[in-house]
Amino acid sequence: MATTARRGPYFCGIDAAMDVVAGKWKPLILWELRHYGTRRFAELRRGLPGVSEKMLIQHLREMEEDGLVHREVYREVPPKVEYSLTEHGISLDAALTSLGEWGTDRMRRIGAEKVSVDVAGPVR
Amino acid sequence: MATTARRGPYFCGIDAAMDVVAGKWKPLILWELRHYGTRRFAELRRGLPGVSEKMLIQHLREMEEDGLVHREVYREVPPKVEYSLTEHGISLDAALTSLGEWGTDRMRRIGAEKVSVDVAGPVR
DNA sequence: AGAGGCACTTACCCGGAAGTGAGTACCTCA
DNA sequence: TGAGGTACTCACTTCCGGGTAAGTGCCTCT
Repeated sequence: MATTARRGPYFCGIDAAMDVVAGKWKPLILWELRHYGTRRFAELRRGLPGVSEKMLIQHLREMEEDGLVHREVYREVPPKVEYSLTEHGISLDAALTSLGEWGTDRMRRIGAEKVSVDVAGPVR
Repeated sequence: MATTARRGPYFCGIDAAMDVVAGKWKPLILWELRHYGTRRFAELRRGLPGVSEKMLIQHLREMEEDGLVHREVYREVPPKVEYSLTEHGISLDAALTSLGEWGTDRMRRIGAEKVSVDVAGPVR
């Protein structure tokens, strides 16, 4: 499969955690799911401006495999799939908050631009 | 140059922090420097089994550029360069501890192997 | 004299992560 | 009727992080 291991061996815990969040969109997916509780595929796609469908699916599948997200399929007429965080996903998100704060500080320090993630308008 | 931006724009703080620790050896370098306070190039090389000199230098240069490590050159007869963490490097390392704990938990959960970082033996 | 340590630099190559774009089966709404 | 939404899959390409290997200038040890 396209699923590349993510099973170590690792040097330390940070390694093991980084392996699981490595991927351009994974922290954002975590943030979205944490923020909204549960989201559908198309909602996530709209929430992550610039993500390709292929990448989004691939990341979601890997995160499901890693036990971070839960995937609930509703066999309805317009197909409906809901994604949410598992217990492990929630604790990972919590473990990331201090890193997030450090990053926010850094953005302020270097005066980095922030991508606007507003619900409405297309970016650029 | 080989230095690839690392200046955003970012979606959020986690992005900004991940950008700076992205790189196979950066968390380990952080750990080494944090643990020993100050380390020479060859000491780091020996401490990170499997790292190539090119990668080690490249990572150190980027981390210096990002204000995480301090590079002190002693113009002596056998050249001597000492690396240490800056204030920002120390705070980043601190922000990573909770993530490290999460990763350690995960390693226990999935029963991942741990690379032995003993001074002596070559690993496999 | 030659081996070896120190702190690098340079050139080249490879694999995998990520992007692009199209196709699918079914349904709803204007 | 056809445009668009839903949740995908598949094939192809590009890019770049990381590995390999060699060279450099200077010194010390045997």
